[in-house]
Amino acid sequence: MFSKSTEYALRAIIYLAQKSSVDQKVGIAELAEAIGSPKSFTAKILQNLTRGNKLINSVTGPTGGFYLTDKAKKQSLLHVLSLLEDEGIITGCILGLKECSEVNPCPMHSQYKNIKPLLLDMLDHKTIQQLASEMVDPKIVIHNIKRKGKKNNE
Amino acid sequence: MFSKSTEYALRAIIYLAQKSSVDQKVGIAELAEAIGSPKSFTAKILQNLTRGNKLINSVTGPTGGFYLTDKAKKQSLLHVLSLLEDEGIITGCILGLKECSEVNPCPMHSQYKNIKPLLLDMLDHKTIQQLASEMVDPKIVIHNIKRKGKKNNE
DNA sequence: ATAATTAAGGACAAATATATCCTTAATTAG
DNA sequence: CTAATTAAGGATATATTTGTCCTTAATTAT
Repeated sequence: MFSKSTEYALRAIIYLAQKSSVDQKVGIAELAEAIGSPKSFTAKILQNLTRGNKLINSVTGPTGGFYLTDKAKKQSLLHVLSLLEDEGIITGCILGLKECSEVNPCPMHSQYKNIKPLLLDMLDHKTIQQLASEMVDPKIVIHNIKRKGKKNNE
Repeated sequence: MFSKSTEYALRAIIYLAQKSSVDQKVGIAELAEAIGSPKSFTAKILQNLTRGNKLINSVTGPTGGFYLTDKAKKQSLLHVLSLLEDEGIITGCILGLKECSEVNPCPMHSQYKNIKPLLLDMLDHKTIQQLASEMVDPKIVIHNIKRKGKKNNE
């Protein structure tokens, strides 16, 4: 459905929504461990979200790390996807046609067009803050099960 | 949503459902041209569907080519996906967790689980024959717009 | 100031997906 | 039987994604 990069980004942001604030920053080591992603690769992904568009904030040095502002926590996953330029689910055609539309639909178009708005709603109608808050229920998880005797990270 | 390989496979099969039969085979050149896919790459993909599992039939030599039996035409796209081992949409977790389930759901699980059956239904409740037959309407297309002055194929 | 800590960033490496090319084998028409 | 045609299949090439490593810059605490 999504690329690894996107999956890591979404997991990271939900985790940051839960654990971070301007005076409670989260380091990349803790973050990558928590969501079960490769550390350096995740760092790269976060960089893309700290620079230009500023969804994520970061501070270097001791007590530094990544955090989300309250404003950022109010965004939806769909908004994050737009920053990641990974909105193919919403904009794309099931069969991969570039020009699939109401005017020239592919054979699946009439079916998929009914599902797109539901996907869009799923991704848009909750803030990442709300998703994060669901994790007060301890059975809800954001990390992959760690392999016994082996670090998930690098 | 799907890989290029899967997209080409689905388009090819829908095209074959429309144009081919045991005494009306379609060559790889015509097929690739029709669906706008790279010829040799598409040939490889079809090979995987002609061998072990036999969704697609093929015959070498003059008047040879690829074709679908009536039985094959009655399969659904979901069945094709299972042959291609690309069912992640149905089996996977939005956030990429391996162990996401009712017992240990990710924060998106409760939302996505409502959409999965709809995707499944979309992919399963029409045969490829039925999809192909929609193409009697000439506005329904299965190919990408060809780039001016440039072959889409190799 | 200095040392310690942390993200930023560039370069590189590995893995996977996509694509091409060429030879071989099978089949058919003549 | 021979020549032509077509898919099969192996080898290789290219592109993209994913992942790692190392140095630099920024910040903080002492």
